[in-house]
Parts: sequence; structure tokens; C-alpha cells
Amino acid sequence: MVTRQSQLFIPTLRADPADAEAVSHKLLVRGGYIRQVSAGVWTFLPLGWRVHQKVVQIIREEMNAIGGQEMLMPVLTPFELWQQSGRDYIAEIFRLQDRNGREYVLPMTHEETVTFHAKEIASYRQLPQILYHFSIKERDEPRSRGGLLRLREFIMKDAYSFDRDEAGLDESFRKNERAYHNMLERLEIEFHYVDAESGMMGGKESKDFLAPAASGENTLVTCEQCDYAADLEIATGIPRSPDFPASLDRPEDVETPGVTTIEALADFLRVDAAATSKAMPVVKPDGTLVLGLVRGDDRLEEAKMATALGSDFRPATDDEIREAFGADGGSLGPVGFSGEIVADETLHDGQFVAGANRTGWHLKGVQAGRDFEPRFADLRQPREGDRCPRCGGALHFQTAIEIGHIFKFGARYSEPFGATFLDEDGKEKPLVGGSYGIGPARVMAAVVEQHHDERGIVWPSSIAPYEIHVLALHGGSEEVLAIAEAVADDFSGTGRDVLLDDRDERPGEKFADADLIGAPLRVTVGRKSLEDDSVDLRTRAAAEDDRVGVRDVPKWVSER
RNA sequence: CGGGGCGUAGCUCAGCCUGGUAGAGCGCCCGCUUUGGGAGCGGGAGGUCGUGGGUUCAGAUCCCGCCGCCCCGACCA
Repeated sequence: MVTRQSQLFIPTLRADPADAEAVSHKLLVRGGYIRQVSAGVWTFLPLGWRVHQKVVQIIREEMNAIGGQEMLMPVLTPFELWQQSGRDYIAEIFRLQDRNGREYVLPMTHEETVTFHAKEIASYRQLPQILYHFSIKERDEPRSRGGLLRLREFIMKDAYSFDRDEAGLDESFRKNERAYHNMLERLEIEFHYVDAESGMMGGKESKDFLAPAASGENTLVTCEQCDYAADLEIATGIPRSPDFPASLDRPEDVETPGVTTIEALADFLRVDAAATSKAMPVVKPDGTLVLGLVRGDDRLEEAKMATALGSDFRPATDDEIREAFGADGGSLGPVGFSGEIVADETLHDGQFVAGANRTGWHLKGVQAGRDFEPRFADLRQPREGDRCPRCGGALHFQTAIEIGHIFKFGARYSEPFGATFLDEDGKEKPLVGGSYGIGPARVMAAVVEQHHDERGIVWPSSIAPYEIHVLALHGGSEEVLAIAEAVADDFSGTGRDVLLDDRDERPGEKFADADLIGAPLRVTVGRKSLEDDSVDLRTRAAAEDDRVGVRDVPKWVSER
């Protein structure tokens, strides 16, 4: 069936929408793929939904190929399930009540629900299992953004594996890992498979699939020499060594009036900023104040700090700082502080300048282990100029979109839910699980970010809404239109998705819309070439016409 | 939640500072001409100026509240 553009709802826009920033946001809106309903809430128009469905189908095929079983779990979920898992505190979950006051959540993930069902697995003979579904997720995002990049409502494929032990989980994990690699290759996404934070999901092995893109929200760290790759939040880098001044036998006071920043301090004392330390007082949820210490030229990575503390934290307020240190922020240091101190590894050796806990004063020659006793942890955020922790090569930083996340959650959910099975040895054991998510909408955004030019989208044929776009430049000629229809029919007879632009519009407009919509192949049927019994063919990527005899069109197309 | 910006026709915007009967371009409808990179001419439709209140003879314009959207930060599979 040839689809006639004259009858479709494809509202293309000549100008960029005023509120768009990201390329994928602009092009998907301009191309008539998506429209916004409210912040982070979008409609997929017919064209957008076709792409979404194609992405879904590829994901589905790869999940089925590893033995995944598709099902569908509800969006509306009793709040008790989330209380049972202990995730009821999460601020991002939407909550609501029915008319009788019964409480529900609109969840952003389905570990609770799937584990509720997994309670029916009674024997090791029924394991392993891989269950998945595509369903609508809701997240009360404090801040959605960028078209499809960060949504409050979206469809996600989430899969869950259940195994009898860690070894089994590992095998299931590898299967899903492989499925993800296969699907992303078919989607023609450039991606990196990296170590990641498991975040609020709670898990052990945690991996991200990051697609480099200008408007990504994650930062991907890669090595220019070896295959080291990690999300910035957990990446490690080796910084340059500081240029230390002469060592001192004991810390020495130095007056630093009005000096509150590291740059000013380094400048004032004429020392390398890397030979100073920076104090970050934070407060844990239980109210304990902990001092984080990093090198003066480094930034504290908050995800790492949270890992080191084993809990959330917030920056201490000015009042808390004054009470605990007797000094203002800007003059804080570890010497004399009685609470817990967590110091970055870079402070292990050498003597650093530190705040003196006396406003307007610093200490020179402060040495860990001699002048204060910290716990060491990796706290610093890597940055440009660092070397690779594996091979010493240069590290490269780029923004990226997190399109998939897979992680092991072990017995995190099966224990509170009592989802146990009887093992071969006659013992009752909790199911060992893993979770595997990917968002088709983010995939679409990532593909557009990676495949576009100044005129529009350049879809890979695997997910293009239509593979072939036939433009009829009939200009009132029934004859030209008839030939265009015949050409379109031929393609569609070979099982291709064909869009025929039979609209009564001028050529320029058809070309512009075709470029914007981005079908991989374009056939232009017009008087000009028909004089030689030919049509003009081009790939969207190359954007240059080949004049081909009407009879040779199928051959030309099959060669692309 | 903190900071910044914006809200006027379907879209992109001007008008607001300095109050006086709401505009442009594109799009849309009709007619004629035109037809290989967003055409030309003629005619036409379309707006509670986000919303509520206040000041004023008079408010898109000034003042106050609220709502919505975007960006940065916080936060975040």
C-alpha cells in the first residue's frame, strides 16, 4: 500500500519552534513527528509513532532472540507494593488516590510489580526467566527538557531476569547485554557501554549505554588509547602531580585576608593550585556533619561522595559551618576538625595548603596521617588533562544521552516480597534478579542527534517512518502523477514502506519537506527527467541526484 | 526548589519603555497565473493580547497576585 501524503497529518513547520534548543527537539517538531502537550508530556503524531513502533519492534525481536517473554503490567499500581520494597520515599513517583482513598502510584519502573508476579515461581526447575514489557512510565521530573530527551511520561521497555544464583544472574545479564548491543547496532546508534551508577534502583553491577550527542545530559569519559569508557559520575582519571613547595615539619599559619577562593589563594601564596586542598562540609540525612576534602584544583563528584558516605547528603549551611568550624566557608580545613573526614586519594601523599578554621587564615604544609586522620576514597571528578587509569592515555570528554541502563539487583526485591523458590538442595532461596531498561523515545532523539544535517533528519532505514519518498512533481499533469504512482506501487510491491508526495504543492516545498522528514531514499518524478524516460534518485545522506531510467529504478534501489 | 527569560493570529515575531479603537511575515480559504529547491497578483477568514485583580476618562502597554512554557543550577532509570 502506497501512502498518499495528501491525505496524511504531517504538520511540518518552516521555522524552528521558539522553545526548542536541542537539534532532535527542533527537527522532530518541525518534521511533524511530535507535539508537546505540556512540560515533558508529548504526543507522537502519525509519523513519530511509526518510528517509535519500528524502534519497539527491533527491541522486541532482540529480546525475543534471547528468550525474553513479552507481557504487559499495569501503570496503575497499588502503593503498598512500593511500601513493601521500601521505595515509597522516592520523590519522583506520581501518587494518587481513588474515590475510596486507596493509594496508588504511577511508577517509572516495574521491579515491584514483576517481583509480585515472580512469587509464583516455586521451583528451580522454572528458572531462569526473562520477562519484559513495553509500558508507559511516569516520573514526576522536577525538570523535564529537550523534547524527547527527558520526559515526564514515556514508554520504556523494561526487562527483568530471575535466576537461582549469582552465576545464573550473570548469564542472564550477559544475554541482555548482547541483546542491547545487537539492537543498538540495528538502530545505527553510536554508543558506548560503560560502568554506571545504579542510582535509586539499588543494584550491584550497573551499566549504561551512552550515545554521544551534543545535547546529552551525561558526560561520557573515554580513553583515546585503550577501550576505557565510563560515565563521568564514576569515571576515574589520573591528574597531573602537584608542584609542591618545600616540606615543613609542622603546619604553619599564614594570614590570608579576604582570600576565599582557590585561585585567589594560589595566587596570593604563589603556590600551585594543585598543592592546595578544598574542604566541602556536608550533612547526612541523620544530621551528621562530614568534611569532604579534595585537591584545590579538583571538583568533588557528588555521586562518589554519596557512595563514600553510604547515604545522601547536602551541603552544610553557613550557620552549620560556623558552628562546627568556628570559621567561615573559604577558610575551612581538616586540622582540628573533630568529625569524620573523607579525603580524596590525591591527598594521600604530599603537603597541602588548607584552611585554618580561622577566618582569614590558612595552614601551609598540612599532611594527611600526620596532621589529621582521614578516610580515603575516590571523590574527585575527572577532567580534561587527566590520564587514563588503565593505560595512561589521554582522557576524552563528551556529552551523551543515556539510552539504556542494565543492572543486577540480586535479592533486593525478592527478599522484601518473599519471592523465593525451592532449590535442588531442598532449600528455600530468594530469586536473584536483574533489570534491563531502554527508552524508545530517547533512542529516537539520540538517532536524530547523530543523524541529521542542516536541512533535516537523515534516518537509518531500519527505523525511518518510510524507506522511500516518491515526490510527484506533477504540476497539474495527470500523466506525471500516474507515473509517480506506478513507481511508488512498484516499490511497495517489494515490501518497502513508501510515501508518495502527491500533494498539490510546488516542487520547492516538496523538496524541503522531504529533506526535513528524512526518508533514506528519494525518487523525484517530474516532467524534466521523464523526457528521457528517467527519474531522479538520491539518498538522503548523499543528497545528490542520480538520473536513472525508469526501468532501472529497482536495481538502483536494491544496490543501496 | 533557587536564578534568568518568555507568554500578542495556526507558526515566527513587532507593538509595551513614553496608556488613546491590535500589527507584520509565513501559513490558511477563494479566483487567476505559475510549477525541478519554500512562486506572483487580486480578494478574504482568523486574536477574551496567559489569567485574576488594581490604578485610570481610557490598559496589550503601568502596579500586584496567580498560572503556563523555556534555559541554567539543584535533582535524576
